[in-house]
Amino acid sequence: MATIYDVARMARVSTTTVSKVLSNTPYVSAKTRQRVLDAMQELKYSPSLAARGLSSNRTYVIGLIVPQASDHSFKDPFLLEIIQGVERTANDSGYNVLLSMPERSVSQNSYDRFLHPGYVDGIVTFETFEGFIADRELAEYALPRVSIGYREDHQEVNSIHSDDRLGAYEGVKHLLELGHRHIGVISGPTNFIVAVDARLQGVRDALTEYGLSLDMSWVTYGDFSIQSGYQAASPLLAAKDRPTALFVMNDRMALGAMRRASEIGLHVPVDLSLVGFDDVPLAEVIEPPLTTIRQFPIELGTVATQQLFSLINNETVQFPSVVIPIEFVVRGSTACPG
Amino acid sequence: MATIYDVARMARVSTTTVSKVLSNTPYVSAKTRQRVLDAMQELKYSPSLAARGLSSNRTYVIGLIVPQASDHSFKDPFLLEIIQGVERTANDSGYNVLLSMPERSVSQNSYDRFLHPGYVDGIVTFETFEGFIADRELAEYALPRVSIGYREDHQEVNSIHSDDRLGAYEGVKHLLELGHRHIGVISGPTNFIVAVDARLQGVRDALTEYGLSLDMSWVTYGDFSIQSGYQAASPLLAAKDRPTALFVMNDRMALGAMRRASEIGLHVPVDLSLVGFDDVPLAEVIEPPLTTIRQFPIELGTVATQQLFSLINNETVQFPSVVIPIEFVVRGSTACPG
DNA sequence: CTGAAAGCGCTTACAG
DNA sequence: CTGAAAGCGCTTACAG
Repeated sequence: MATIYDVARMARVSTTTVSKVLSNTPYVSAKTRQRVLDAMQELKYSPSLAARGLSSNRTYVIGLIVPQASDHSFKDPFLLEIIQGVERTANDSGYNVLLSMPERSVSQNSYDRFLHPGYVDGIVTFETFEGFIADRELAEYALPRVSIGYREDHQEVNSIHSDDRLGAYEGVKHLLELGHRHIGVISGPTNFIVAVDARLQGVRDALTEYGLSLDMSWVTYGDFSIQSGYQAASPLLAAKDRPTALFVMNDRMALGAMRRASEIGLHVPVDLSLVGFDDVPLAEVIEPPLTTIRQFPIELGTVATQQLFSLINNETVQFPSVVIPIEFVVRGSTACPG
Repeated sequence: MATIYDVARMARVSTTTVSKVLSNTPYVSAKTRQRVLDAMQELKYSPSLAARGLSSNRTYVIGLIVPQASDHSFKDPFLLEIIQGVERTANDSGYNVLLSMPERSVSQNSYDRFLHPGYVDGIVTFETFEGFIADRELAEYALPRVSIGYREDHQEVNSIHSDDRLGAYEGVKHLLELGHRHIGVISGPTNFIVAVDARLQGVRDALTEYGLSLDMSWVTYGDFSIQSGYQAASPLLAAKDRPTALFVMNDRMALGAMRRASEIGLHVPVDLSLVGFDDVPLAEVIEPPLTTIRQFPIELGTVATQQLFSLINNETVQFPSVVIPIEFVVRGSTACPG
């Protein structure tokens, strides 16, 4: 492999000069620059990031930490799209992405390596379960960092999330407009930082507009898996005065609920309206197609990464939390009650 | 951040000695080793990988290249599980994973950076579409590499894949045993290296055992998306002597086919038997639950990474291609014809 | 079992 | 606009 010395020799300049054209410094004459460029091409030179990282304290690598958590929750395509967004954006800026998917049960050692200065220039974390990512330890290293999802401390800085409150609000308002007054909720786990609180708030906001309040005995909980949706739907649908509609905090649980409904002879949407969240590809293919709130995970990843770069480049030290719009998608799983 | 010098000073030894305990060299006295260990802990020392990489030509990073290809094909949880397998295995060996998800349309520049020696110690590639990963350029750098999926050149070295032939064979044999003689096939795209050829061969093998041969006019093609399964099923199900069973090369297309069947009034499995491939989480939740061939993507990632480490450590130069068993799962979407 | 010293391939003040 | 030289934090023969 060619080194900077080889390039310097061939272009008849010093390594300092090569380094300067490498970093696009303006103070290099056009002809010198061209000679260096030619030599680099000729030699198929590409700089050693290890050497560069060692001397400049810049690695051109960012870390991406996505908790692996339970098998169920994270087979979601959602996560893959976030990763895609981060990866693509990083590449566009000449950065590489180091991926860590720590398991929940394991100590945070799996991403300790990331934290060493000179190893990554910053990190994007996907916040999910409370207490999962060791904020304190991360803070200690003062690495630039942005979170996708809500910060544990609800600190509204350097984090990106979907407009979960609005999504839930629109979903429930839609049900109310259709005439539903008995609305049940299948929630995600309460220790799941991503969105659960915000969505519950959205539900309350919509109900309040109609002079109603949220009856917590009509809220059941799942872990975002299809199975858990099935289970969480059972008690709700078995009640004597069962809800005529269900707001479910992700599409996969909504599928489980739909399955349960059909099992006990309830037809969606005639006997039961169903609103999901996420808009996974399957949502529009099932029968009936699911009314749901679309999120934009690629954009979450993209924006998070862009913000990280502005932190890294000291363009800003912190920024207010960014909210990515959602889109309410009406399909066939909702209708007037009865 | 503490450096190796700080540790050396505190432990009253040379940096050479610190380096030796770092690499677990046996020739260090127990008490010296302990002093060094104590100092490292006291100082919260963790070695700079950049420096280590520069001097040793070992980076403790492996590259993982997974083509992004079409949006449809790769929202599969399958891909995420492969990544998980690679990541976990790498971490267990103290390695980090650099992820690249090049887009198909873009030149291979996005992973060029990987190829620089001293940047990664080896790479795992996920082979999908023909010609997508520039083998020649990779070969030039002579980086240790293992492929998940089939190599373009069908070279049976340093690659890992599921037993696709056997999976297809079992699926079709199951249909034959049930009495089906008119069996259609919904195939993946033919330029998709992963498995399509092998699965087609499995179909032929099963048919041959029953004295039948594959009628290519009963083979249609999709791109692994739900929608494409729906479309590919249409002509097959519209034929006057329509097949009584369909072998579909992934579950998502099988879902699309199921949707199409129900649309034109065919009941699964009474009027049409359906066999999928992959066993995605949804397969057992839909109605009827899908008979399918389970793959083990985490294991694909795990084994690939283990093999890569044995290449990196020069334990072997190449190994014969490894085949990961599949598991045939009979559920409710298959029955006797008529 | 331990250490002095060179070297990995860059970048960065600094001088000219 | 260009270059000599120090330094980033490790590892690795080599000597003892």
